[in-house]
Amino acid sequence: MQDGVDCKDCPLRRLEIFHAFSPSDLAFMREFKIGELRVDPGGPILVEGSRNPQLFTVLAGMGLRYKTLPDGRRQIINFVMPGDFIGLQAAMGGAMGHSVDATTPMTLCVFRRSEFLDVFRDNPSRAYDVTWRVATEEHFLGDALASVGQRSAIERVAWAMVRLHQRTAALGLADDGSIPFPYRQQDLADTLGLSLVHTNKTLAKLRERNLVSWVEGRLHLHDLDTLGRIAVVDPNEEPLRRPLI
Amino acid sequence: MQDGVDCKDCPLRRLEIFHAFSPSDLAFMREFKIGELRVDPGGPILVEGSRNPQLFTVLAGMGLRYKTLPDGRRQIINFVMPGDFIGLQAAMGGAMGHSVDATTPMTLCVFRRSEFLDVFRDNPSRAYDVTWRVATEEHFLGDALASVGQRSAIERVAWAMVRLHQRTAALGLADDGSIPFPYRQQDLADTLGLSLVHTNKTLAKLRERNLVSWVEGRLHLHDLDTLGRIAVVDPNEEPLRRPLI
DNA sequence: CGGTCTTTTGATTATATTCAACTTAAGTGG
DNA sequence: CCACTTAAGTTGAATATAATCAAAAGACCG
Repeated sequence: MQDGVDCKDCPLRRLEIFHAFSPSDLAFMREFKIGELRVDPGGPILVEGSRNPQLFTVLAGMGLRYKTLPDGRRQIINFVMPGDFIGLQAAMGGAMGHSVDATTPMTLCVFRRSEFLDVFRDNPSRAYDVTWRVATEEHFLGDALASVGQRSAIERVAWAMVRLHQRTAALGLADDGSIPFPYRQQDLADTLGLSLVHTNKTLAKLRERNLVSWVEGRLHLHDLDTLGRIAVVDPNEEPLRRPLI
Repeated sequence: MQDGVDCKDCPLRRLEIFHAFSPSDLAFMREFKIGELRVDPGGPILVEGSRNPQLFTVLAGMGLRYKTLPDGRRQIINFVMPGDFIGLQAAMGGAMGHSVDATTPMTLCVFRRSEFLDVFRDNPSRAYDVTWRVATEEHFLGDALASVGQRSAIERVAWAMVRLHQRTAALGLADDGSIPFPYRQQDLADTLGLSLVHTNKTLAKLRERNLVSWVEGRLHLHDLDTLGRIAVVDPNEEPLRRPLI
């Protein structure tokens, strides 16, 4: 470890959503982490097609993960939040399939990528965790695909809000139904496969029904049950506890 | 190994798209494989929500991987083909996030799932391969999401055909522009987030332009360049060689 | 043959996009 | 301090795209 937060003091470790670190996990992480990177809002973290094998975990801040079609259209794959692990594709020798940008100031833990392959040899349980995280991310993408493919505009917007609430609440970022949302309507539109105008009008409908309000970069969700019903999501699912990498 | 094809004779091994097996890989796979499963067309292989930790590789035949919304709408996540590795989520202790059904007679290699965790301890390079496969699948899902979210109906249909051609050609299943397509139009519709009727009319447009024909469960792609241009896909990408698991 | 499933087609309706204009809010530089 | 610019959100109107509805034609099977 060079600079930044010592893994033993990592604020993410305290969250229930993450598995407890064993002493050996902790020792490993301290060895694996080589520093921190700060990125300003709007700044790029990883770019699609690049083969720069950089591995990060988000320590603080939020961002966007997105793909761009050859003609410039953009599909947002996911919102990026603390605890997210990014850069795996490039670390495994491939080209990044998507870009990641910051939308708030972000702090990233930077890992020793040269030894990434060695993780599999030296620390099987960490390797298992990495695989688990990727499999879980794949699961989420399947869910997102089902949304964009099958849900109507209002269902999609409600779905995004319910999911965002689940994620931010697990990170302790939700205050009484209010969650951080440092994005533009265009970002939400590109997430859900809707036009900007239609996204705006759909948000207005939810606002008129007193289900959500959006002020100063935070979303206030006034009636999660109703949102969940609109979104056609199974209300019984709870966020999975997961390994922190 | 109990019955079925001995891994050393596995027909998939001969394909260029898959990495060569080292003798130790081969020994490992022979140990890891415990048998084969045959499934009839229409039969279920894995069901969403189940926690039955079964691990398979597709040896022959094709199928569908899909999610179902609580109200019954269906989103197809991907077409399943020989060499595909399925059941990982359940093998890692989670619930399946999707179902898998056969659409042709299928033969699956069944793996010793009880020892899946041990793979990470005993065979790091296989573990790495598993992770690589999942990361690649995630990459594909991002691509699919971008299609459903950003492309028009005709672009989506063309996109599906180009991708299908890439996949089947890599498996040696494409004959002179003709590829197996053991699905219904409803399946294509549920893949692309379109209604059945609109999918049918969009296919008719491509047929009228002499770009595709669809007879007896095979798609004939008469002009891949034009299809690629319609699909807005980067023509320079080639399928990645990948580990066989 | 009758029945079921799939594909096809036309007509109608709904949903979402595009276009265009206007409002705020937040810089920037004279 | 104030014009000027730029980015983001909002709104209405026109248009396009896709969904829905309905019916018929093939295909396949017992």
